[in-house]
Amino acid sequence: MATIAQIAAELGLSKSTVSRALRGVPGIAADTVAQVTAAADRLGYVPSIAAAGLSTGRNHTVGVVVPSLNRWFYNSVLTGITRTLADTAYDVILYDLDRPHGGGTRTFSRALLRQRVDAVITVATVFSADELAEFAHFDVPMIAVGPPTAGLRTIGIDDIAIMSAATAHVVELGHRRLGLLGGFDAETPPHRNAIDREQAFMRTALAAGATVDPSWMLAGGYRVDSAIRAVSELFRSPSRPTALVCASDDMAFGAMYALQLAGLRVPEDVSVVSIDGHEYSEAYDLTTCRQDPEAQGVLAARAIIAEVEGAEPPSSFPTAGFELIVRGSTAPPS
Amino acid sequence: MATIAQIAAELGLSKSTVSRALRGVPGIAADTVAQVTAAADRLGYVPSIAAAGLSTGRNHTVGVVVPSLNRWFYNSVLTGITRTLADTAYDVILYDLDRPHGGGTRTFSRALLRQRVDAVITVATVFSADELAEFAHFDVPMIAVGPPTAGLRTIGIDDIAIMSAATAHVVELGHRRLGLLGGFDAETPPHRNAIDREQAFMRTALAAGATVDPSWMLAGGYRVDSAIRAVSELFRSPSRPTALVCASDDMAFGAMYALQLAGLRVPEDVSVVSIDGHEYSEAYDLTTCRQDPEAQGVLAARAIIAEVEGAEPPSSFPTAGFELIVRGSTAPPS
DNA sequence: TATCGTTGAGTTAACGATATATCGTTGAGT
DNA sequence: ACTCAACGATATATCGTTAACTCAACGATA
Repeated sequence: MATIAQIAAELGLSKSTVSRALRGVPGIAADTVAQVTAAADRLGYVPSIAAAGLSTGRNHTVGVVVPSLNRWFYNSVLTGITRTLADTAYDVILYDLDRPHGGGTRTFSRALLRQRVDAVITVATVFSADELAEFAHFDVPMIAVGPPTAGLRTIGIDDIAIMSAATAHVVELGHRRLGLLGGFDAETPPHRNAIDREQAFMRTALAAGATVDPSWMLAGGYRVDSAIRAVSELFRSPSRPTALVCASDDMAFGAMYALQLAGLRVPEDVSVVSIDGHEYSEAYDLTTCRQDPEAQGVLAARAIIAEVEGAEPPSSFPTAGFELIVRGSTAPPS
Repeated sequence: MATIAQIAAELGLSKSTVSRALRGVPGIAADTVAQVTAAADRLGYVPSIAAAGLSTGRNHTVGVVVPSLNRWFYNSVLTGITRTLADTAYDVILYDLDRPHGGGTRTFSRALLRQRVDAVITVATVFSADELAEFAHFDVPMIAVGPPTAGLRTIGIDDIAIMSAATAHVVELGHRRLGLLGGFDAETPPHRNAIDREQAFMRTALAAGATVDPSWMLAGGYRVDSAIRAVSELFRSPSRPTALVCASDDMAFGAMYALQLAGLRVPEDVSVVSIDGHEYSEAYDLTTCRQDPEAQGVLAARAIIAEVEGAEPPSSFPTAGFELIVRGSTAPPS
């Protein structure tokens, strides 16, 4: 618990000299700097971020808001952020919105954000109009990873485009009976991207003259277990699609398991295509449109740090890309 | 950006009176308190944690160290911690050790931990002897969630007991040809719990007079994809176990998929039993020994906060429990 | 009436760093 | 010989809050 004052006393220097030497501010003799750093090392000096923050107004923290931690996408973005920030002087303060009984108060507006963090990155978080209005008063930079939202600068993929590409793939293979395993949840209101992906699916399917029975539109809630249940139920019925388009790889994994369980073979009986590029998708031999959420996290982290350090903030970011990876889970209908 | 001084000036009071009124320190007239809180509300006052921290030495943050974010166990513990801390005045600073190319420098000892956080919770992190030695010098309380480690207070299950219970279950069903899908990783050195679970498996199996062919000991690395690959390979061979014991539910999910793919039925051809109690295990109809990592996180968070607030620190914690949930993935051998 | 404890509030000094303004030396330029 | 800039370092005020004292007023008690 050595302070800058102790180092100064030890060396017969003033506090300011020590402070500037440690920060690498120009205008200090090289050997003085060497002495100071040596003394700091010897005394085990660790700067007090609280004290520095009080003086500079910088806390050297970035607040990251996630809807929950147990979804691959949120997770991957967060990993990208932590990895990027680990190489900087900034720490991550984690705000997990996941609450047992359907959402807590989510007042990250008042006590949470102001004064505590230098910047905020939100991940796929849906905001109310009130919340968005509050954000306008924030004096800290903010970037949202996720679908485009009015009033926010966002980083993310084009949900319409990626789902259109996934659907187009099975259409081009010749499938005309298409099912959708969507991100809807029976309980909670649908997210923007779940809606976008459904619309893109419908539009692409109908444009190709495909059949989409309403009973083939499944609510998977971006969860493996819901996917298993929904797909198991659907394929008990005699009226079945020949291809299943999934809004996430996680749901596709559940779907493929449920199909095997029902005695149906992938892709001979049912083709499965999906969105994400999950690290497990290769082992499942799953055809998927790969996006890179970790890269989106890295991008968001870099941009927000640059902005905190005074760089000119861009007014928007280019749409993140994706890539169709064709594997063994899709084939022409038999 | 109203300060305590502005409120004081506004009301003709002193800074200390305002400070004490806001903190609820006794010795302030009730109507004075009311006036102060009203003024604070009106001016949009938000306390500066940096300034308070500088004065008190408290940062109101808890550092949480995780090996990575994309494993169910780490995730669940972290969720338990964030949920618990969300109701307190403490924030979570996240230290994710996951690095692209096999581990960064991990110097959370120096700049990372000291001065920045009031307490530390580590999740299933393996420490070197040097690191453990450094921890002794920490002046902040520390709790590790994970297997018992010398020199650390730990919260966790008994790995030996839980794996013994899982193995005993299939033994009692009559299985004598047992395979293990363990947590080993082909690349990285094995974790303590992977070793413990393997030993418990072997001991229980051999004590029951079961056969364990060395080729039935699979390295699943606690990952779904590795599990799929390992199990697919094993069951191509003519010499097969009748029951597969998995060191985690995630690996069991992969195993069940691979078994279906190989044309083998669960449990008719192969029984599968596992450890974890993952939220998806019900949909997979997987027999598993349920532990509760989220509860472990909650426990750790509560204990560490109590300690930070001055409570007497317990020298150890009771071992977390588990419970065998028998579902449809296990049956007597046919 | 003198004393005392209690209550409610104010004064003042940290906490550990940074920012601004300043100061003495030295060397170069005219 | 004199001015002036550059250099290296210092003194001091400041950031917003808390903690340790101090103090005045009041009613109760001896």
